[in-house]
Amino acid sequence: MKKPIATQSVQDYLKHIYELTEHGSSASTGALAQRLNVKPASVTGMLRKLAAEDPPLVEYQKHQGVMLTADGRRAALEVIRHHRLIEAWLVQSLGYSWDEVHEEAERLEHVISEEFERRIDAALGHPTRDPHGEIIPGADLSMPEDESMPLSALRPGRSATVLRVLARDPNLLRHLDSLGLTPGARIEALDYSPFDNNLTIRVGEKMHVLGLNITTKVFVRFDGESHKD
Amino acid sequence: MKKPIATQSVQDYLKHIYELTEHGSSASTGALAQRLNVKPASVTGMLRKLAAEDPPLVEYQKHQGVMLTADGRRAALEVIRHHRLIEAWLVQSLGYSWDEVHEEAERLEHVISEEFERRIDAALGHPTRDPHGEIIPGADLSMPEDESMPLSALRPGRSATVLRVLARDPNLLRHLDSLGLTPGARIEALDYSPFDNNLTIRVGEKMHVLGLNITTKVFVRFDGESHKD
DNA sequence: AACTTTTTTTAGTCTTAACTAAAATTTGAC
DNA sequence: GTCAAATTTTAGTTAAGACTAAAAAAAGTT
Repeated sequence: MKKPIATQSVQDYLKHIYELTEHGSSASTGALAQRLNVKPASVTGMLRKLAAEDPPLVEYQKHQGVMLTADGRRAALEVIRHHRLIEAWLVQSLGYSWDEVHEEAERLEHVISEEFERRIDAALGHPTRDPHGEIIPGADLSMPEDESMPLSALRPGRSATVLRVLARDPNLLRHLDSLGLTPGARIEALDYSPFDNNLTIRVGEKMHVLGLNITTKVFVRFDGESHKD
Repeated sequence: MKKPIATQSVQDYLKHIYELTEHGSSASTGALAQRLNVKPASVTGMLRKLAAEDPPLVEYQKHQGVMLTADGRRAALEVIRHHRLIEAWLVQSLGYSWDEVHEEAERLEHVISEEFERRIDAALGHPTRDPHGEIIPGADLSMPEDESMPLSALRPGRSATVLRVLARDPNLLRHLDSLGLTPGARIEALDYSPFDNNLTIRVGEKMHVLGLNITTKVFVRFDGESHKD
């Protein structure tokens, strides 16, 4: 198993391809360009390069979108492991709040050594989730199945536990924090309005009415679901 | 409230637009053409016509796909109510099996009178679901929220009740029947394999391993969910 | 059966997204 | 700082999907 030294750009491409394709479908050139803040032509060029690597990191047919190969997926998970470990470390060891860590981690993830990765992993006690509740891939780059469901699927009468939030915007993260919607929070669905998709929930003593903007970004485990560990 | 007499073609267009757009997104010209077995150019022509009706039945911006207006939605639900009532009537009154009714209903739905609709509705005791478990819109064309979740979302340790199956292919329907996966069936998830998305379930005494082909077409209510009526 | 209206198809055009190649910029190595 | 390699942009081309208009076919009417 060789260790190809990917550049920061390549790492970013692989990471974003992973995030766009983790649930099956392939990623379009345009969608990638938007996420990476580059022009579509740049994406096409990079995809051709990644597909021509030995071994190939992506599977790419022009006009048909892109998917990661097994090798590409491993490389992406290595970057994601760095990112999430760093976020956990910034919060737990340096007192950052969860809305301040993304940008910092975005730069550090590409430059830390394997040794540094092992040190912070050990210092944190081998955490399995980052501050947003996202699963941290294992040192062997294994990625457990994500069992969470969007809050938008919770119906009145059922309760659930927040597992993770899918958000990077600091303003949104602070807002979620003020609502008490952080990993581990226990919530109960009280009412649902089909017309506008608003969900009324209780968190602790407080009640909130949430729109799709939030209910599709907070992921929970329904009460009664089995779970390992 | 006037009663516009829509042709069979118009009814079919509206029905398929409803089915493609009921979960929010808009329907593309190509997707509609495929479902209706016509060329894309025919779809474009019909969409222009439907958008020019008074009142307009669809909202249509060229190259941007199509959605139903409130009037178009009502017209679509009228057809769907006919279709599903007829299916229920064929099964309960004429001894058809659930894999034989779709084609017949497809032709009858356009030609029955309002009086005929009321008669079979009354004869069946105002049913709320058709033989596949699909919700039958009310006489007032109200459509209750569908609370079902795909079987693919059920995880080991949880049990559920089959609410509906999304299938018209007679072979698939007979297969589901042989597995015991019909509306009302109680099932329990025993095992899940993330790698290939296979779900092992128990139905009565029998165990089955199901792939995505089936788990995305069978819709259930998880045990413990609240529900009206 | 002839006529009218509706719907579909054919053939060619346009729009959007994606692609290629060349030039410019950025990054990394010495 | 200079050179080489990697990446991005610009500008122009191509591909896929969707559109228009005219003609053909199908359905409905008298």
